[in-house]
Formats: sequence, C-alpha cells, structure tokens
Amino acid sequence: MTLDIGHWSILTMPELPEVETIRLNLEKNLPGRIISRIRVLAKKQLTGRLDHALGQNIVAVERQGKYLAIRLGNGYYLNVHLKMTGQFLFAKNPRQTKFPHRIPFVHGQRMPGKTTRVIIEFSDRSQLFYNDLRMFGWIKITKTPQFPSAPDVLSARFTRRYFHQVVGRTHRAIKALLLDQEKQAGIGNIYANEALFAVKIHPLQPANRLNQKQVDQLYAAIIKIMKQAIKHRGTSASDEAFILPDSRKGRHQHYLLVYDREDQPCRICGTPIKRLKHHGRSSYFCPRCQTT
DNA sequence: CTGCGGTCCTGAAGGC
DNA sequence: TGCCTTCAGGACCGCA
Repeated sequence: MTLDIGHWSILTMPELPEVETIRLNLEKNLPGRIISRIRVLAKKQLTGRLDHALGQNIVAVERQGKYLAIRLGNGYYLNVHLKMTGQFLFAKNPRQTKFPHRIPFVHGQRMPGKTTRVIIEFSDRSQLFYNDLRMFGWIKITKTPQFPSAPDVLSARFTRRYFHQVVGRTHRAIKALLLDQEKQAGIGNIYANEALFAVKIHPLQPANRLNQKQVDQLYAAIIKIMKQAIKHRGTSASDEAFILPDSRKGRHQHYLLVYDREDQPCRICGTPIKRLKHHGRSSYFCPRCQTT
C-alpha cells in the first residue's frame, strides 16, 4: 500500500490485518479449484518444484502472522510472503481477447501487468495473479507450511501471560520488540505505532520498564486494533494501495490516529505528531501524550 | 543480547 | 532535458 509522506510516498508492507483480508478473500475463491498451470515470470520469486503443485486442487488457505500457506490436495503448500509490495488479484471469468494471454482487469489495467511475477491458472480458466513491484516477496512450494514460530497475535497461543514474559525479559525499545516477528507474529509498522499511541507509551520506552497495567493495556490494544483493522478490510491509501484479490480497497486508513501524520495535530491534545527513525523505520508518536 | 549496517528491488524525487 | 544519487521498507545475515 502507498501512503504519502511529505513530498514522497512510502510503501508499507501488508501486516496481519491486510494478509488476513487477503486470506479471507482467497479462501472464498480458491478451495476446490485445480491448478492447471503456473507461469513464473520472475524466477527468483518462486522456489520449489512446480510438479508438486500442478494438477492439485486447493484445499484451504491458512495464515500465521504475515505468512500465507495455500494447502493443496497432496498435502503440499504454496507458501507466500508478500513483503513490501506483493499482491494477489483473482480473475474469475477472464474474458478472451485477441491476446488470450492478456486479459482486461481492474482499474483499466490489463493482467498480467508490468509487476506481475507469477500467474497461477486453474482448470476452469480462472487465474490468480501475483504482482510485486519491489520483488521482495516470494512463493515457495514445500511439503510443510512455512510459518513463523512465534505466536500469531490473534491466536490462542498469544496469551496475556506470554506477552508479559516477552516484554519483561528485555530492555529493548518497546517499538522494536513489537516488530520482532520472533517474539509475536503479525505486527508491522502501522499497527505498532497505533497500538502504542492508543495506550500512551513512547516507542523508545525500554520494554521492561513498563508497569503491569501498561503491559495489560498494550496487550489488549494490539488485539483490539488488529480486529478492527480486519473489520475494515485492512489499510489502503492512494493509487498503488494495498488491494484485495477482488480489487477492492481497505478502509482502515480512515481510522489511523498517528501513522503517517507527521506534523499534523494529535487527535487527543493537538500537539504536532513527531516522526523519528529507529532501526531504519519511522515511528510516529505524540510527544505530549506518549511519554517515556 | 543488542543494535547497526548491508542486502535484496524499484520508482519517485531532488540536485546539477 | 536528463543523468546521477538518494531513499523507503521486512526479513535476514554478519559484525561489533
């Protein structure tokens, strides 16, 4: 998805709510379909043996953290990480044209487009396009799903007790800890900023200096914000935005309180929102509401 | 354990 | 006009 910041725009990768939104959409469309062909336009973005997927039907679409795993009839998986700019577009009824390999699609774009890297074709002629401008994302065909080992923040494994342990054990900045996929999976830059703002905690606050009440509040805020964002079908903005496989956009960008709001007034106290760089990533926070 | 910097990649934007 | 540099970002890796 794209968000305008000052004079340029940054791309933020799909986080848990966006990946879950994509999963829900794929889950509606893919199960039962049979893979008849896979066209790999960008070799380095697909690894594993194609013959493990060809001829197989799709059984389910699973997600943990920001990872997707499409389960096939033979037990193999198409694992996907969208990284920064990966997106899926599903074409149910590709209309045939003079150029059968190029079909009209959404927003006047034709698919495959300039950024299309992989095309999965099904026996009923429907097609799933994997587009990825930056080419950081990947698809891996494997026998077992490639999921993060840490608990997904919306899973039963992510308990309050577990979060207290993770937070209490380190003096790392809380923001960096939230983004650490080896501690808990699914939180990216947007939702880390939003959760910290919601509970008035400064992003650079050392984790183990938070009190019990703050950790409880943060735990609840993470889950609440993730669920809200899923309800809004994720965060999209402007043209190159995150879009669903059916080309719809998310609505959660209208509910963001701090992310991408540098110099704009805090929605609580009016103080200009500040931006700081830490670990190569932007943090947005209210210098008055969020204290160390 | 921790942070830091480089790497992958592309396109937008700024400098000259 | 146009080339060149810089920059953004998630995950991963090597280094101090």
